[in-house]
Amino acid sequence: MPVPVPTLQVALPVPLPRLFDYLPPPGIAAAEVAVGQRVRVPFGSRELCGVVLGHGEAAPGVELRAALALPDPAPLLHGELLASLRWLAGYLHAPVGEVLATALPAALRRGEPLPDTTRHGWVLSEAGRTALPGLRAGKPRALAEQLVDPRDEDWLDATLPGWRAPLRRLRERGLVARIVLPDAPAPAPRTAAFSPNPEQQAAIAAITAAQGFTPFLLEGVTGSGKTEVYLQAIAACLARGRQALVLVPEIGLTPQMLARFRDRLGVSVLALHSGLGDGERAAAWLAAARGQARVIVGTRSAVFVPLPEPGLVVVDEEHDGSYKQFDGIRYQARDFALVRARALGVPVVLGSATPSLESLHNAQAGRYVHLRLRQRAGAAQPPPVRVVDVRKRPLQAGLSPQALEAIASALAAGGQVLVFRNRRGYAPVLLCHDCGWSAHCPRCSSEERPMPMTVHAQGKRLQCHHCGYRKPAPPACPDCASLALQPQGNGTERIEEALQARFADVPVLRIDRGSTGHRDALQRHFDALGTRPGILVGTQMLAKGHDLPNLTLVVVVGIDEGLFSADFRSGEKLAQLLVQVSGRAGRAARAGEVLVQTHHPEHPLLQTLLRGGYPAFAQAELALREAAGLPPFAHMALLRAEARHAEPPQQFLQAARQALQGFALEVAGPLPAPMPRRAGHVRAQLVLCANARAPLHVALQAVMPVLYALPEARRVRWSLDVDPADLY
DNA sequence: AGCACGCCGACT
DNA sequence: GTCGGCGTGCTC
Repeated sequence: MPVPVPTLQVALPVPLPRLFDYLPPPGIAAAEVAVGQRVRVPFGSRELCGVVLGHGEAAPGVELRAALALPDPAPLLHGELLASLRWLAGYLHAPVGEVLATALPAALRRGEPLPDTTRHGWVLSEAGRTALPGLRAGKPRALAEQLVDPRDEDWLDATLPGWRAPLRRLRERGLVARIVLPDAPAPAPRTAAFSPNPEQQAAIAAITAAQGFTPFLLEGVTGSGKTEVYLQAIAACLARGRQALVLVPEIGLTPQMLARFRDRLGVSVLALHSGLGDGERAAAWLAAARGQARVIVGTRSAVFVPLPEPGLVVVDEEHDGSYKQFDGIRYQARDFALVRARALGVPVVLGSATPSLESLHNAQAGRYVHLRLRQRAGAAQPPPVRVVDVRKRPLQAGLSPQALEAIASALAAGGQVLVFRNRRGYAPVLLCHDCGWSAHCPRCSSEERPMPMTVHAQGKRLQCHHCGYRKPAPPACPDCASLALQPQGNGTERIEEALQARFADVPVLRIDRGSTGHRDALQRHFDALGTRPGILVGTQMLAKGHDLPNLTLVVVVGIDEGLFSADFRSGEKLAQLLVQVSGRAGRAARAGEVLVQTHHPEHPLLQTLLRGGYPAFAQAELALREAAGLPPFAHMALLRAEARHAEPPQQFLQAARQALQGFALEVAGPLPAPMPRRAGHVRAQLVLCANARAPLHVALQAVMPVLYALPEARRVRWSLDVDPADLY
């Protein structure tokens, strides 16, 4: 009588919506393997690292392969995090193996052994103590003086940047020793010299008094001191012996911001961002899992850190688009932070000066506690906003005479100017003035929809902003051989050039992807400028970031695309951008001013924003969304497909549409994606829209297995995006 | 997603 | 005569 064989059900990082059954590794019983443990398995001709998600039994006679090894003695994923990730896989209708792989740091996902998370510090050796009085003044001496007491490496990073070089010299002489520090540093929050205003006081009190899961929307105008509220709430959380997780947008995580947290909280703050190496990320994740890290500050993917002793979750700038992942597993970190806070039973604070309409809607529906900070710190006043009608005005590199005058007088008064333009490069199009030819990306253009290539490097180079393809600009028109090739329109490069020519006596700095590699470079730009009069020209990157106390004028150029874009969220994005950008001028000691150039000064979005500010805009926009049946009053999903040829995506989406018939949702498409061709691939999509979450979910639940099984699915790359950020 | 297998073009 | 293009199919 054959007996069923115990097996392990393993989630693997492959885009297949199922688990794989394995025999336990040789010499180990299936029952000894815990759910959540990593496991190395043979898979086809390769070897993968997966996560055990269950136990099963193989029918007698079924041939199964055996797992190879268990890298860890105990589960890496368990409890709340594992449960939340399984929930996320269900919500996104994504393979659980891929979700788990996305959540784990790369090194752990690949199956590498757990890194060491021992905290190290340095202290003077006996020889060092003896030698200290005789050391010459200089960096090594300054460091040695600090190392009379043991100092941990985080503390040194925060207090003595660049300490590693002098340390090497001390170590070569045997004057210092590396020591192992005890696990969790005793939190010693510094009593900060901070006196909250009544609104801040109320917000802090509400958050710290919250018992269990309580979502807060902290709506605070620029400069109202949201960060102080976070810091006080985190300090209270630390004092209760709990961990705090803080999510920040990609460009929000600056060394200055971390230093402020470290300084004010008096504990080491663990930073998780894209600049870390794989090993560092894994160590940071594990330090959180082991409870060593008490405050974790990170970008989108930090939402996946384990929190064994949770106390508080903060999502700063919750409206920011960088919380949505755009490839692979398309999760929304802000939304997942809420899910985790609920499961963890802790308060969660969503902070923004310009909350997303989703969050405002939730607050108005009573699902979030709405906290408001209306007062600006100090005497700072919100800057007046002036709309400049540029119709029939002569423009110089897109700048109106009024803008140029305002810039001149701001500079003359010793102030700094920020010119904001949402287009990189020199000019968006290269046009032949004689025959009308223009440069298009060969990989992204189609017959129906040519995609212009952006002119870069003062007209010498062409670049496609969608696929990255580059080539030198032709010397003459390829169609008619005319030399009358003209860059059309204005990007940041050309604006920079024009401003440099016009204001030759002040520095003009361009800040965009392309001129500015990463956040440290951005800070270096700001530092280089100091408080001297000067001009910053740039894109989105300038909307946030560091205080420019001497900034007195902000000029916003070229918003008209945003007023009339096809995407239903473009108005919200534009309003948020205008408010955020304007906020940068109001921090000056002296009054600032904001100039918005447009061909549509009467546009309702601008008028509402000017008259009633962001809250009025948000109310109006919510009413429009409700009338149009759009999020947050509807729930959407996007089914995308792409292939080298046009037919397979059409056929697949057509079949998907068939499969979706009979469910309570609206289906639009197959539509060509707004970028129908990209990098040589043809893309199309199906838009699914339901008036509630449940019917959408029910339909997808039923239809996803059908989609995987469609013969048409094999000829395309397809993906589902639940709650798409935009319809592109 | 990888990776292997399999059937048609330009090269040592 | 082969190397290699990517279409197709499979992974416990």
